[in-house]
Formats: sequence, C-alpha cells, structure tokens
Amino acid sequence: MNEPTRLSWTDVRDKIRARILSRTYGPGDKLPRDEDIAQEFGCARTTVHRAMQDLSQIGLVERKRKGGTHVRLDPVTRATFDIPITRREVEQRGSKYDYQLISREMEQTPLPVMARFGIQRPVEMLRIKALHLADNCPYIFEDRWVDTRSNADILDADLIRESANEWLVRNKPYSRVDVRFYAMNAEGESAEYLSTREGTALFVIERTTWIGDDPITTVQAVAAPGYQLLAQG
Amino acid sequence: MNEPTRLSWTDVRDKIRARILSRTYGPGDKLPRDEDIAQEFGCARTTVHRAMQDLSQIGLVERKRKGGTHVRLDPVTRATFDIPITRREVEQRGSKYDYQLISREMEQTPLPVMARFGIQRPVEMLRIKALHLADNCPYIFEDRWVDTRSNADILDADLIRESANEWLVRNKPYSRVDVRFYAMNAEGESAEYLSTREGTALFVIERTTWIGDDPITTVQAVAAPGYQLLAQG
DNA sequence: AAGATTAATATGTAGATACATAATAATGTC
DNA sequence: GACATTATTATGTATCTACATATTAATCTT
Repeated sequence: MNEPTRLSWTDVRDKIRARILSRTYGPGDKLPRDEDIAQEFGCARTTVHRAMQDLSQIGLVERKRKGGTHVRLDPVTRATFDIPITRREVEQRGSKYDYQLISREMEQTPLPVMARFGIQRPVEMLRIKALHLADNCPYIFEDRWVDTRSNADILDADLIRESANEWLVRNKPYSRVDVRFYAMNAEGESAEYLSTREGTALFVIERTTWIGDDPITTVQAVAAPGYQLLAQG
Repeated sequence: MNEPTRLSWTDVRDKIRARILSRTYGPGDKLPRDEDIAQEFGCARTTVHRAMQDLSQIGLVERKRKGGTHVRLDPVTRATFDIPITRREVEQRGSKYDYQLISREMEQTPLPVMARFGIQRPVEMLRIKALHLADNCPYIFEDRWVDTRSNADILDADLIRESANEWLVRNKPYSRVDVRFYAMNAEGESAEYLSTREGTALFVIERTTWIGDDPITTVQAVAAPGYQLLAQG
C-alpha cells in the first residue's frame, strides 16, 4: 500500500539497461531526454543523469550535449581486471607463496626495453630476475628493469626477502601504467625456471609504469603453463 | 584578480591523487573527512564526494561509512580494455578486413563448452568456425558455439557475408560476459588456418555471454602469431 | 564486567535550483 | 546561396538541503 522507497540511480540504470537489452530501445535509437525519463520514473533529473553516466562508462550508450543519448551501434566488450601483487594472487588461490631472487645487476637497457619506456637513449638500470612459486611449483618468472635515477632507494632494499614486485607497489605509486598481453614459446631461461620444455606456449603479462613522465619500472611476467587470466565484464 | 573558475570534481580528484602519489597521504593513512577537504578547497562536500567515488573505483582509496577514507595498502593494478568487433579492430589498424566462413553445423556440446556455459547436460548448438583476415593475412581464427534455443533466428542469418561475431553483437545484446585469456600451442586446425607451424605460441581470447541466465554464445578466438592485447590503466 | 541500548559520526543518496557548455537549428546579412 | 551570427536545447556541473545507513563510541542495565 505504501510507496516502497524512492528510486535510486542504480534502479534507474537497471531499468534503462533492461530496455536496451529487450530492444525497447534498439541499437542506434535515441533515448528520451533525461528530464522526460525522470518524469516517467518520478525521480529527479540528477538521478537519471547519474544512471546515464554509468551506462555511458560501461559503453552501452553514447551521450552528446544537445545531441542527446543514443544506444551504441557496435557496443564494445568492455571488461576490467585487477592485477594484484603476486603473493596475494597466490594466497588467494589457497596456495603457499614463495619467492626466489635469481639475479640482480646493473645493465644497459636494450632496445626493446627502451621502446617500452619510450626513451631514446640507453640507460643503466637495475635488472632483477625472480621467480614466484605457488605450493613450491614455479608460478611466474619475472624479468624486471627498474630506473634507478628516480628510484635510487631500491638499491638499499633487501630484495632477497621481499620481492621487487611488492617493494615497488608499496613504495612507488605510479600515475600511469601500460599493460600488454601476449603469448610466447618457452625458451632458455623461461623454460628452465618454469620447469617446462622449450616450445611450450606461455602467457606473458608486460607492465610498464611511470610517475609523471619518469619511468619507474617495466616487467615481463611469464606465467607457468596453464595460467589463465580472468576478467569480468 | 578574479576567481578563475570553481573547482570541478575532477580537479579535486586529481589534487587528492597527487597527494597520494607524493606521499602526503601515505599507504594506509586516513584522509580528512570529505567536509574538511571541501572546506580546504572551498567547494561543496558533494564535489569531494564525487571525486572520492572515482578514486575508490580506481582502487586508490577505500571508504567506509563512519570509518572514513583510507589510502589502500596494496593498490591493485586495475586496467580496462575494450574488445571491439574484429572488423573494426582490423580497420582501425588501417588494414583491409576480410572474413571467411569455414564451417557451420549443428553439434552436441562437448564437456569443455558445457563448462564455459555452466550447464550440466549436452545440448545441440550451432558451431561456427571462421577466419578473420587483415590485409589478406590470417588474423583471428574463431571457433564459436551459439545456443539456438534462445537464438533460433541466427539460423536464418547469412553467415557467409556477415560474420557471426558482428551478427551477434548487433542482434544479441548480453547482460553478462566472461572473458578469459591464455596461451596455447598451435595444432591442427589453428596451425592450418593461421598458416603457422605446429607448436607456435598463440594468444587466445575466450568469451562467453549470457542474457539473464540463458547462454548466448561462447567463442574461442585464436590470434595469429605476434598478436598483442593492450590495456590502459 | 558482559551485554544490550543509545548516541554520535562519516559516508551515501535524492532532490531542487542555478548556471555552464557544446552542438544544433534558425536567422540574418552580403 | 554562402557564411557569419544568434537562439535553442540537452547534457554537464556545482551547491545546498535533507535524510538514509553503516559503524564506531558511549552509556546504561543487570
């Protein structure tokens, strides 16, 4: 008998989305003005606006000033994923985490690494190779370069106990990150450390971070055979 | 002499983020109340709230009622990526797009496919194999299953001219999508159609979509050697 | 002192209002 | 008719107000 509760912006969003999915508003169609929708639902324009913002971010609709709101013609599949620190990832699977430092040396950056950072000239950087283990099995082999010009303090860090991965996450927040996925055949070091035979297809995550315009670090993280990355849409 | 313009919520977000990056607010620290920040910046609490919502979504801070706002201890790398329809992806690279239907048959779903959909019993579905080409070179080989119970109309579609990929995107909006990435060695069909030799490491994108609880389609899209997926954080 | 009740507090949400901004449509000028 | 100017319109943003909700802190019972 009583009016249950007022509509929240998430309710409005879900109602509109339902209409798009059910083809009440088909691909390319123009939606009514926020104000009209607000009136129909008996809520404020602000609430509709908030809902629309979300739908727009998800990629279901496109909005333009004066132009109005349109259902996208070719909706893209937009998904987000989290890359936690490796220890946490392993522990969340219920496995025992271990970490092993393989090497730690100053080296000149080769061309591919310079390309990742977008720098023109080779620089001396700290190169760290390490292995992450889950239940005593190789999990991820990482080959990392750290720019010591802006991160000199990592030279004092105890990278035998704590992985560079964790140290950096804890001590070096970044303002920009590039992530890149691809597949590669196991060879040499990666085959050796992940204890698989050469040629096995391996999943690779490459991450490069900056603070402002200064490079922080770039990692090539090669996962053990069978690794899958999940994302939710 | 004049007050330039009022602060927008994005300004506030950027200012707070800058403070987190510069360690004014370190990991785990508690931030001032929204209201105090608002007063400091000379804006309304609503504006600060909007900024904080964003920072919270990005994963930089955590908020709790009464508990206040805290900088996250182990910030995860959160990135989003778009998977456009393949034609668009190819054309955006400036290449000529082509598409080739390989096969199209009704088949019983095998166990791995049932697992992707989360169904218990085998079902007759439409299985479509196709090849996407960029500048006449194999680009993506897809092996797709479509549930014809809820999508009977695809049986009438002309899948020689238009790819199932595009037809589905245009005609079957989904409410949920699972995305999964992994690496596999080329073998048999994948090696043949992507014209590479067996064993080559290939990047695989597996996507499954539902509308409500009803399965729509699942695809295994195997990319040609060298393919990389980029995401922006 | 343990447990239940109540108050205090910071964030979350909705609404009303006012104005800003971008894009389109209408109009006027030559 | 081509081009510049001016309205119109729908979304974007900021503020104030009021109340909701979750969580912690304080207080009262027994």
